[in-house]
Amino acid sequence: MIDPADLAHLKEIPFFQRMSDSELRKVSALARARSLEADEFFYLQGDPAEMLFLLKAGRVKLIQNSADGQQILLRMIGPWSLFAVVALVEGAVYPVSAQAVEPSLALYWTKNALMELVREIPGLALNAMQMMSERVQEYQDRLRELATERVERRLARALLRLGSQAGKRVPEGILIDLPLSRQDLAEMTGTTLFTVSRILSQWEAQNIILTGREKVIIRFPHGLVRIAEDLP
Amino acid sequence: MIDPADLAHLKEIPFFQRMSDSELRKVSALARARSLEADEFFYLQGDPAEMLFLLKAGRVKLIQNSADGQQILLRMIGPWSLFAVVALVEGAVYPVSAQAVEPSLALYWTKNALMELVREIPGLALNAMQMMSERVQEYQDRLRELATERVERRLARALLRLGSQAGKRVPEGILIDLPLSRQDLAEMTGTTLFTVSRILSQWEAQNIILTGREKVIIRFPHGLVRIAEDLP
DNA sequence: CCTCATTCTTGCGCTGGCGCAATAAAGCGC
DNA sequence: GCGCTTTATTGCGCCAGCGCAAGAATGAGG
Repeated sequence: MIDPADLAHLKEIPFFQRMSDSELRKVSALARARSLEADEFFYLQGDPAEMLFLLKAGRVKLIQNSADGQQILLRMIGPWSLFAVVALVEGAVYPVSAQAVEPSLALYWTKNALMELVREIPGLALNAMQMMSERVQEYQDRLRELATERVERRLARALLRLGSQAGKRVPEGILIDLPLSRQDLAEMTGTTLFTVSRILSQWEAQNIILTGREKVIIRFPHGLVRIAEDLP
Repeated sequence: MIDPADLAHLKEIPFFQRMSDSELRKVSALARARSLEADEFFYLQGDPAEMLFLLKAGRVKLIQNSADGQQILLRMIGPWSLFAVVALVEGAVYPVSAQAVEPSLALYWTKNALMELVREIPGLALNAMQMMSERVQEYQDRLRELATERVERRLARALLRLGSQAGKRVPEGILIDLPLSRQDLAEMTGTTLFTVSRILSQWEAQNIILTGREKVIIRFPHGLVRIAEDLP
């Protein structure tokens, strides 16, 4: 189900680290593929966590909703990133929803396949643990940032992170290569689209960035770094 | 190193779930103990993560610091809770500091012991993953709360959580049984000690709680629930 | 090319919460 | 019991950021 060219990619992913070729073949034999149009969901928050996904192409938003309809954007997934690692846990439900923001293609493994893999590949559970532990640390950092820093800093950091994950060199600078509305940025940084719009306008006036409809181009990363690090 | 009476406790802990008696004996044979006075640290943020702890008695704060000295209080650990699960991950450093808030006694396993246990007890890595995945979910929830809810709600929720973790029935209501300053509450909810003090004073006037120096007693949990749930 | 929906901008008023400072209360050590 | 340190309270001024509303820009689809 995975074409051989993909195997090389698989080897780069932390989750599949330190696996023999025969183990990797086993992994790829059990994979299935699913493709989604923009705005469709791979899964919804609260669904039983029955599949682990590996994005091959496209972009996916991980969104968390509260009971009263508020939502935040926890993470943007790009190609060759794994998501829904929680599917490895017995009886879990997805804690977030995963929505394609552009046409996307993902490989996935079902719960049954995963249980088989975990049984036969001893290192897999440890690799998964490592991924989760990185996630825990990231969220701890973000909690501290959200609790102690102002919007400008958080927004600067968010743009820098997006730039390094989804940045694409264009003549004017680094384009964040995904449809990214002010509302999205607000939900990533814990503020409102109005505040995001105001701050971006200000940065545009200072020539740090260049904006458009659902588009941000970073002209001078240093400018953002200075704001993110709270330098003079 | 673990006295037999403790074995019963061990069996209740998710991390040691589904283990045979011989496996549990193995676990307890490799445990060591460490006791700390109030305010001492089990470990500091940034130290190589070389031990996994199980608190037997006392209370421990998990604190995260930023480069510029800001800090937040991520979690209060009580007896028979495991902390520093990150020690299971290759090459990790502690992402937080762990400070005893009262005289405390903990069992611990060194990196070597853990590697031996993981090798010999197949389910251990899966159990650890489960713990981490719960942690990830908790932090995702808290990120959303911090991003979208006001201080009052977050504070009410924090008190309710503390009440259920460390609550002790006293004549006047439920005492949160640990030294808990306004500053601590501020660091848990992402606000300032001034705001916490003002809100607690207000709640005290409404007879929802009863406060003292480093002390909170919940008189009418329902009052807090109403605030936490944002009801009329 | 025109329409229409969506996204973005910006002015305005407002307020939740911050931060300081002064004071009070509580507990600890001797 | 008396200082002294630590913790908590509260008044006051202030401002970062919110939220609405009106209008402008953008792009998609016929």
